Amino acid sequence: MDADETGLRARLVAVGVDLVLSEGQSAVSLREIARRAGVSHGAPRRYFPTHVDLLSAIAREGFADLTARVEQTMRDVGPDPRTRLTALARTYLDFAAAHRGMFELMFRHDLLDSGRLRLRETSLPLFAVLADLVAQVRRPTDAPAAVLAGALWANLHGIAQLWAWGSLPLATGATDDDALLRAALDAHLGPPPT
Amino acid sequence: MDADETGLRARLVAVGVDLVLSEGQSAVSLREIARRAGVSHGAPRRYFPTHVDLLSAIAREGFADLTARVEQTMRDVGPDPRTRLTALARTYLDFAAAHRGMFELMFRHDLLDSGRLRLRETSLPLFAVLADLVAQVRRPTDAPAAVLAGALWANLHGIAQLWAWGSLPLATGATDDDALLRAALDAHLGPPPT
DNA sequence: CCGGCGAGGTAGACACTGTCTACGCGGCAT
DNA sequence: ATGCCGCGTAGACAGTGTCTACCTCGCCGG
Repeated sequence: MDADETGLRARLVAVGVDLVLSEGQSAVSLREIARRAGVSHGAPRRYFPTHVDLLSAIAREGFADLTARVEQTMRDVGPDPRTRLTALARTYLDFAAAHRGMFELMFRHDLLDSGRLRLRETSLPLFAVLADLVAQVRRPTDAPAAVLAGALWANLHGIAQLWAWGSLPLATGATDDDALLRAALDAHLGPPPT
Repeated sequence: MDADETGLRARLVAVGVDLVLSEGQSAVSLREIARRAGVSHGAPRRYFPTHVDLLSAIAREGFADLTARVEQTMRDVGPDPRTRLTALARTYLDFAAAHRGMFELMFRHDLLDSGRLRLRETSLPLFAVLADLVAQVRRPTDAPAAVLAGALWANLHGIAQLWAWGSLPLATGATDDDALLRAALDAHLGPPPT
């Protein structure tokens, strides 16, 4: 009745999450997961017919984690929408930086079965939170709320991506990405209230 | 004395470029390239000690191609900086959409040897063009030019990325990404002139 | 002229991967 | 007790990147 006495399926996913967090996306092979879970290399096949299915399940865990963190942030921060948006953005970037391997996996559409596992739907609640906040701070002359939110999300995502790539600080000369984050928020939402 | 009578090194890169364009990033294996180049699987090793070196050379070709396209666009479009920026952005997104496999490869930092092959430096001229134009349209209250350019680039990159991922249209309800592109440009550069 | 020598390509081995298949074991129901 | 079936094992296969030994030219010094 130990904690690891759970089903093999859940254990495989858990091991995979640990692996992608510690060793990066390329280390998450079927056989390595099976090895660390203490089963033979063919065992995962019962629950995940193909490698993609297992990776997708791991990525789902990543989205769930990110969503939980964002919700926690939303609980901790005050009511001002602009402040909440800033906190959300920072949480997003922090997650990308702290769990780089997982973040990579989550958006590797070539590795994921985004269709059958409804992976995109898993990320929708997250977008809904963003869209809701954006709608609250939107100015009349701005683009429609959905578009504005999409553009802002793309900006956050691009910052995370390029920052991970290592080229942004080199190009902008900035040592941190906080300036970029503030610039992006100011651009899409207007100047901060101070 | 045919055109393919060039050195093997260049031929391998050319074959690799064709392969990544037609079959996607995951199809670009050392052995497949060697096969299509008509040499044994060990031959590439003379010129590219490891797979990463070959992939990096292919990605460099991609950056060169993108740079050439942007420069061509800059030659074709009028002198107004805002117009030029819009054209640049569209060229960037068009490239990402039309050469998805190559675009993916170009920013897969885990597959590339960005250090030794000076891959990042290859992309710097591109950023310089962007930064130069941004500096021309920057308003006094905006972030420093380098930061503003970085934020805009990140936004373009994020749009390309998320659009390729397939989640953006689903979230925003937009069938094309042109609305996102316009929103991003307006956000960072202010409302369009007219 | 000729012998070596080195650049450049071949071919086989190795460890590793994902997938497929046949097999076995153990508990449960009939 | 017996058959069955869920669940895991184990071996095979093709494919991969890397390493290493070899081979085959053309060229160059003596």
